[in-house]
Amino acid sequence: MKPHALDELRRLIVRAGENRLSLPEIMAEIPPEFLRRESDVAVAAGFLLAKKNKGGKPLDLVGRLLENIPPSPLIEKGSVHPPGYLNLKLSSGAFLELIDQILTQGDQYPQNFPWQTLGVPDQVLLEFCSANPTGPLHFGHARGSVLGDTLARIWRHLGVKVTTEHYINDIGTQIERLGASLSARYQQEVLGRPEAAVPQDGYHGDYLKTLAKKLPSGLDPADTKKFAELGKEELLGLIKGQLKELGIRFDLWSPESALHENGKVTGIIEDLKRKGYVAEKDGALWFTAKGLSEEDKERVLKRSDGRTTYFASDLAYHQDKFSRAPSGPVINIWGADHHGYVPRMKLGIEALGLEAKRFEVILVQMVRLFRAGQPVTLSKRAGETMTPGEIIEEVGLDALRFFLNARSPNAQLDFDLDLAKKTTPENPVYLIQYAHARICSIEREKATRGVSWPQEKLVPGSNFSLENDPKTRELAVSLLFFSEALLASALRRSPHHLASYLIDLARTFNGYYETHPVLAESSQELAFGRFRLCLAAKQILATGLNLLGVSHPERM
RNA sequence: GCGCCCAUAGCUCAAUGGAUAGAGUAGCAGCCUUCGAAGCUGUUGGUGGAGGUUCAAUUCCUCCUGGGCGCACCA
Repeated sequence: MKPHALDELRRLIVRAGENRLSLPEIMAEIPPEFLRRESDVAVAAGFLLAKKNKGGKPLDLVGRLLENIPPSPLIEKGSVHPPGYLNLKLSSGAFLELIDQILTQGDQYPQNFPWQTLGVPDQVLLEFCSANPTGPLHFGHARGSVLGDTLARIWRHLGVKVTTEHYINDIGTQIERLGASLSARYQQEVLGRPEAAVPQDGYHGDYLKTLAKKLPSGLDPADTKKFAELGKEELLGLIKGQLKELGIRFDLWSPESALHENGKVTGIIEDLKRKGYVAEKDGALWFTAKGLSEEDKERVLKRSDGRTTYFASDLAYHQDKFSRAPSGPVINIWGADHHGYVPRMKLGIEALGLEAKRFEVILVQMVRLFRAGQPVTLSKRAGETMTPGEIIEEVGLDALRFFLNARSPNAQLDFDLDLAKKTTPENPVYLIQYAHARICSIEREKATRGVSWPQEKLVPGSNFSLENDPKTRELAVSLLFFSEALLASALRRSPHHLASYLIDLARTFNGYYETHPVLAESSQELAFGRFRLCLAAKQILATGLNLLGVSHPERM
C-alpha cells in the first residue's frame, strides 16, 4: 500500500532537514487564498529550522531545505515564500493516487497513516458521563457524553485502542438521599400519605413520583435502603436508555461499590498512610500533599463517622484504571464546575506513585439552553429538567450531536432550540448532509440514464485523470486534508476541528458541483474523472459525519 | 478574597506564536428548460481596553472591563 501523500511529504521534509526536524512538529496546512493557484500544501518550515538553529533567517533556511528535497513524483513544484514558508504544488498523480486510496479503502480511509508517529497514543482509557444514578440525564450531561463518544469514535478510526467507561456512584450520601426521597414519594403516591415530605436536600423531580408508582407494593417506608437500591437500579436503566438515544454505548460500567467490596478504598488509604500523606485531625483522616505541593489544601479521605469520602473512592478508582491501562492517557471528561477538583486529584495520583502525567482531564464548559431568546432553566435537584431525549425529539439527533461537537469543549455553548430546530441551512449540518445527498443523486441519475464510461470496466482506478483547474484542485486538496482534521481532533481532544473541516469540504464541493457537470460532460475521460472525485468527496463526507455520530442520508 | 474558562463580522463559531484573520447565517446585487436552488457567484462587515515579551501576538505575560463557574467531613 502506498503511503498517504501528506505522510510522504512529511518524511521528505524531515530527510531534507537533515534530522533537525521531526515528524510531529511538521504541520501541513492549506495555503492562504492568495497562494492557492501556485501551491496546495504549506509548511511553516523556516521558523521551525530557525528555532532549532538558534538563529538564521527563516527564508534562507527554508530555501536550503527546498534545495535538499529530492525530485518526487508527488511534487510538481516547490517554492518558498516570506517570511519562511515552504509551499508545495502537488502533481496530478498525487491526487489520482489520493482518490484511489479513498475509494479503495472506503470507510476505513485513511489506512496506513502513521498516527502514532505524529503523537496519537496507542491506547486511551476514556471515562465520561458518569452521571449519578439519582436522576435522569439532563441536557448538561449531553455535551460531555457526546464529546466522549465522538472522541472515542475518532480515536478508534485512527487505530487507537480505546476503552470507554462510565463510573457509577452507587453508594454514599447522594444515594441515601435518593432512598429517602423515593420513600417519601412512595408514601405520597402509593400509600396515600400526602404529609410525607421529600427531604430538603433530597431529589424533588417528578421522575421519582413516576418511579414510586412502579414499585412493588408492601414496601416498608422506613427501609430507605431498599428504596435506594430499587431507585438506583431503575434510574441506571433510565440513564442507559438515554445514552442509547444519543447513540452512545460504553465498554465498561464501573460501580463505586465494587471498590469498597474488594477493599481497594481502604487499601489506598493504607497505602497513602505508609507513604506519609495522611494526617489525623478532628477525628478524620486527611490527605495531605506535604512535599508535593505547597498550595493545595488538605482533603478528607475518611470522615470522623468512619465513612470514606468520594475523594478516597475516586483515588481507588484511578488506581484501578491505571492498573488496567498499562500505557496511554487516562482521560476524564468532567463538567467545568469540577475544575477545582483537578489539582487535588492529580496530587493524590502522584502520591500513590502513579504516572500523574498520564492523568488528563477534559473540562467541558456549561451548555445553556435557549428558547425564543430566553434561557431554559436546568436544575436537576430542583426537578426542572430538560432531558436529551426531549431535545432530540425537538431538533433531531443529528442537529444535537453536530452542535455539541462543533464547539471547543472549554468554551461555553449556547444552544438555541428555535434555531437548531429549523430545517434550513442556518444549521450547518444540513449543508454537509445536502452535499452528500447530492452526490448520491448523481449516482442514482447515472443508473437511471444508463450512463457508463469505458474506463469503468478497466482496472479499478488506473484509467482516469483530473482536469487541472482551480475548483478541481481546491476540492482535491480539501480531501487531502481530511487526515489533518482527524489529527487535530485527536491530538487536541476536540471534534470541532472535524466539524469545521466538514463544513469547509461541503462548501467546496458545492462550488465544484455548480460548474463541473458529470453526466452531461461529453468527454468520457473528463466525466469519469469527475465522477471519481465526487465519489471520493462523498466517502469523506460520510466517514466524517459517521465519526461525529451524525447520519448521512442518501436523500433528504 | 483566591482560582478556572470565555470575549474574534449584526448573529453562531474557526484560526498547534507565523503569510493578506476564515466559514455558516443574516444584509445587498445577480444565477433555476442543464446530475437536487436545502445550492452557486459577487459584495458589505471583525480580534473588548491598556501595557509588555518576540524578528513575528487573535494566540504568551500583567492589569482593566464584561460574562460563566468553582473554592465541603456532597458527589
